[in-house]
Amino acid sequence: MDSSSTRRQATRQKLFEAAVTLIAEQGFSSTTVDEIAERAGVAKGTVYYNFASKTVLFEELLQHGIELLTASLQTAADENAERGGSHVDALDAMVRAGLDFISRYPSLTQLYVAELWRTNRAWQSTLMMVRQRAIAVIEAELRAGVAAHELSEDIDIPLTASALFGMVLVAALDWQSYQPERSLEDVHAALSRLLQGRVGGTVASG
Amino acid sequence: MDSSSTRRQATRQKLFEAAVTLIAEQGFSSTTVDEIAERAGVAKGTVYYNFASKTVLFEELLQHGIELLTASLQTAADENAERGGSHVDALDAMVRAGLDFISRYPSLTQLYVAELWRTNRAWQSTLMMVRQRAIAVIEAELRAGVAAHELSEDIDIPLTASALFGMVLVAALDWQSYQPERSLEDVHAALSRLLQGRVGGTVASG
DNA sequence: AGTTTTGAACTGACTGGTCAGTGCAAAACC
DNA sequence: GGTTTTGCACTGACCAGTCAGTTCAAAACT
Repeated sequence: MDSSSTRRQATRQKLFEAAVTLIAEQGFSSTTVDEIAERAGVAKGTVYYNFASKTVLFEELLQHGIELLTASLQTAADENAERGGSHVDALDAMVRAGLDFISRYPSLTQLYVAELWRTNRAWQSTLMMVRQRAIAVIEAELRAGVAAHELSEDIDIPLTASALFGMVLVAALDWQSYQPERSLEDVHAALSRLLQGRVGGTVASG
Repeated sequence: MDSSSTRRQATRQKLFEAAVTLIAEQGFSSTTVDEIAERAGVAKGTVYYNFASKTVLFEELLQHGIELLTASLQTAADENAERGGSHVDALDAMVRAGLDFISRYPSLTQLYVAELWRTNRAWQSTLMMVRQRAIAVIEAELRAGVAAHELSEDIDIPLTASALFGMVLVAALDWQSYQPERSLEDVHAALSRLLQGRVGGTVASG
């Protein structure tokens, strides 16, 4: 039982890996099940033995992605707490965790972005969950920061959270696509500066 | 040709409008030519009389989008120059122009985002052009701001530019999708605050 | 021990439907 | 009178999903 489900598990993993790259590159509809099967080194029938349909395969792939992201953010939060860091530090740590995640799973990220604002899709609710989880963590940290007087009371929590989310997302994707030679540290430093108001902030000497 | 093309122009416009919404909702491959024709209130043959293929229709649609965005940003830049605003003001004006654009053409934006980081697509170069134009304007303003000592010398121009771009993009799309009741002013104010370092920076007097 | 049975996992040829693109004569337009 | 649009039938490629058949390791049996 256990040994045979291990085999199945391995097959599903191969299919996920094949699907994520192909769909990130070509989109859901232009990726064929035959392609996925071929890339995974498996017969087409196996895809349908393991997943009810192409759509279900994709939905489960997205779900699987949530686990990874959640784990990633959770780890970052825990580690910052252990260090006894401030709330701004926590935001910074989350930026870094986000960058880490995106550089580890670029295809997955790319695929989320491509689908995230589409309407009328079967998997829309799944996607909203992902976004909601990420945004909620940021919002919580912003709220805590305001409560601790580390951050201005005037900020609009939800809008700021989604702006920060977007900042990391787009900067990271651009980094991967157009300046892959830059180090993660460079990108992180640039975003940190922006986050901490050292770009358009109080530098001006009048 | 040009003189007698009024009717044709109108048909093409209708097709663009039909295509942009459908493709934003469903993606390129799952949108059929029949659907586009029907939504535009036009016969299928007309689509092929006006465009060589479905792909060409889409590419020309993207090109058309560039014109709109460029005009939008240009206007914002010109108006800020007329007012004699600072470079930070210019960035702020561009944020606003970006938000205006996105709220005027949400489908177009959505569609760009969905395709922007995909690799191996026929229209990738077209998309890179759009991105490049938008980013270049931001970068130029950042550089000018640094030169005028309005902005810190330490900032990483390309990374900061793409982070700002992403900030506006994602905040605007989230606004449209999840909080459409908010006013453009709210969104603009939140982004301004972030841009001017009044979120995580030293808390300035309001 | 060796032999047989079982069943989960996998295979790949096949089917039925969908859709981009064609062809063209007639109508509508300007 | 040239340009543009219409309507519709048609083709051929492509593709999601099916299903009868194969594989093989472990269990059951002798």
